[in-house]
Amino acid sequence: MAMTIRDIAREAGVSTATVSRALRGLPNVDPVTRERVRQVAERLDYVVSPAASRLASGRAGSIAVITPYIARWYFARVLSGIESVLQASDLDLLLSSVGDPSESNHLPPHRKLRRRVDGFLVISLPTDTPGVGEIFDLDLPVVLIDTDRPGCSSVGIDDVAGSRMAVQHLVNLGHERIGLISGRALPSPFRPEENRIVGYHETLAEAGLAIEPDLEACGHFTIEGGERAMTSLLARPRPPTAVFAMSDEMALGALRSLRSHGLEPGRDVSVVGFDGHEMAEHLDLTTVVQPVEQIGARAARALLDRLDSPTEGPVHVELPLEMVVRGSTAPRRDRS
Amino acid sequence: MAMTIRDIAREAGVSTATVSRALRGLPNVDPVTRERVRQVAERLDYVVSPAASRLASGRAGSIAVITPYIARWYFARVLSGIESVLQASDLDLLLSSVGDPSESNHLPPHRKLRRRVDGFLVISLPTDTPGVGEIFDLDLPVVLIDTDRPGCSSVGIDDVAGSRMAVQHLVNLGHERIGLISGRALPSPFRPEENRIVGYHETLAEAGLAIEPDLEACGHFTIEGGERAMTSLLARPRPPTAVFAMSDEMALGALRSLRSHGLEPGRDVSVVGFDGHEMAEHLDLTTVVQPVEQIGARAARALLDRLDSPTEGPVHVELPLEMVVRGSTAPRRDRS
DNA sequence: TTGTACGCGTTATCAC
DNA sequence: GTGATAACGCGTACAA
Repeated sequence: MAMTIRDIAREAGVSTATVSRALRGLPNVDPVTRERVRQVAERLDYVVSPAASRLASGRAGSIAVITPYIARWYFARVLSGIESVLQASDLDLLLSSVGDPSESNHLPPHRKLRRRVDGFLVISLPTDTPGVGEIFDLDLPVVLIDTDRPGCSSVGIDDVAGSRMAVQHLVNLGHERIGLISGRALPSPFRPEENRIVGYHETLAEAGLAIEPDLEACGHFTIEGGERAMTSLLARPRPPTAVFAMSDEMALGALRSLRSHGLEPGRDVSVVGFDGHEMAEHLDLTTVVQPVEQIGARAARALLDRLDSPTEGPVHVELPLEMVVRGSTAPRRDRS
Repeated sequence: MAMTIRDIAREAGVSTATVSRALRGLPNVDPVTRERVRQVAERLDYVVSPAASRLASGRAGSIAVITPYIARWYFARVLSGIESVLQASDLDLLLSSVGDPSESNHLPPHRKLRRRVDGFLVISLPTDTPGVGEIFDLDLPVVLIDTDRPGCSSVGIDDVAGSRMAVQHLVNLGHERIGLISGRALPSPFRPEENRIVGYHETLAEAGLAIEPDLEACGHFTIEGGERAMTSLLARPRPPTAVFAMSDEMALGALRSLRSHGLEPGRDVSVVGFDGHEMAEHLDLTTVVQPVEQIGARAARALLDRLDSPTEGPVHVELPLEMVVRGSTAPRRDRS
């Protein structure tokens, strides 16, 4: 039924070895022979059997992307960036989502991927997550996104710096009671979450402002979580006049909470987000923009490089952040 | 280095054939033998070589998901639904995004996937898209999402009905000039787009309302596109008092346009969206909710069923829609 | 119920 | 530059 390399060899009047070399662009093939083989393969609509090729070569021909989520804004975008790079390579992209490591539905990716990939791209997951830690025992190249580990390549942003930009902006506007909407109660399994909290605390401290647990609330990275968090902050004895939300989605929830309390974002309470969600632009949210798709693309490229030249050492890429100031932040005014 | 089936056979004191049968759960294996083999495999940390297994069995062990986009709200969610089902199977999920078929960056998936998958899941793409049409020549099971084709399984919603729900709602509220924010100028490559337009036209006609090109604008399925479309509609000689946007993201853009013109959604101009985006809830947008993740999950399940029993005929799944009425729609009031 | 032996379609190592 | 040919690791008739 399907063509085999022997069919091509026979038809082109050469050996299977030559067909293999010619089609893969290996050296030591007469240009004329190579072209003839190419023509025949084309004419007979031949494509190599990946299974046979992989068995013989020992390479899996695929890389795995391991992510906690697929549909969430950030992860979908990183994935898209990864795919855009892998598309042009000859590797298959195997997708595996494992859920939040702190949730009960979390399931380890490790077993399913054994012997079927040449490398891993891990998004956000801590390296000691069950099922993820074992990946490093496989002796395959791994590129980490949003976290790092000795001897392992990594791509990400400077979360501490980004968080500092956001909070410093509020400080500069004269705010003295600056709240935080974080993801969950510490310790978080996710590195960016911890680092953004660090940036928040550091900046407050340097500005001579007190760090009060009463200024912090958890928003679980969702819109409604952010809304609840803001509502909770507003209900406290001495509510903040400004808030840094660790993600745009939580910040958008916070905006909504403000409005439903008759408060206007910016004028009454300033809000800064983090991400660069499209919705931020349309809801006039000040935010720290990270180049999400690029994060994925750079990580994928780093992995490809590593597969091409396995002797190279690990690479660490840090992508730049940009603060976009919009109407949700304004100088502090005492509320009447 | 890595264990082979022979190592297990030797260690368990049986033949490789028995190991193969035992590990795959085939019948005609003594329970005691099977258990012993399992133990040995477990102890030696053995996993079959997918390449060898695939070569010998002729099965590719993977399915491909072909989608125009990865990061967009709808597609990311469908993909997530697909992955949740495939996760539990023993098939690999190969991801391939091809871009909008009407854009120049579109690239055909066909070649890259030859011989490496057992079936296809195609999201939204028209079956005559370059590179997609050829898939059907491969004689592999295909499940189509958001479109259909004779002899091929499909999963989706009734876009005409959904569109009718939305527009009828506006008619019932007394609106007579009902605008449409569509994706692009017809003909569209996407079936849902065409069907939603049909539903819009049909409902208008049945209500005895005129169909005016002047009431329609393109929003390209993005927030800002929706905003521009609404702005354009407002600038026309006789602007609509209500608008049906074919996606929530476009509807959200429309809301923003209204506000920036000093108009209040609902009170001044009613807006209905389509999708069930989280943001719709938080911006009080009336919308037609579709079960997006379920669409992906059902499609994946349909494909798995088809792989299990290839003799079964095609299946057609139509998932239910739900209209959620919120504050963005209200009875028509003549503007002062 | 179990074992033997061949075939799956390449790649890679030699010789030539 | 090219051709034989031995792996690669498993599935599966067929025989026992």
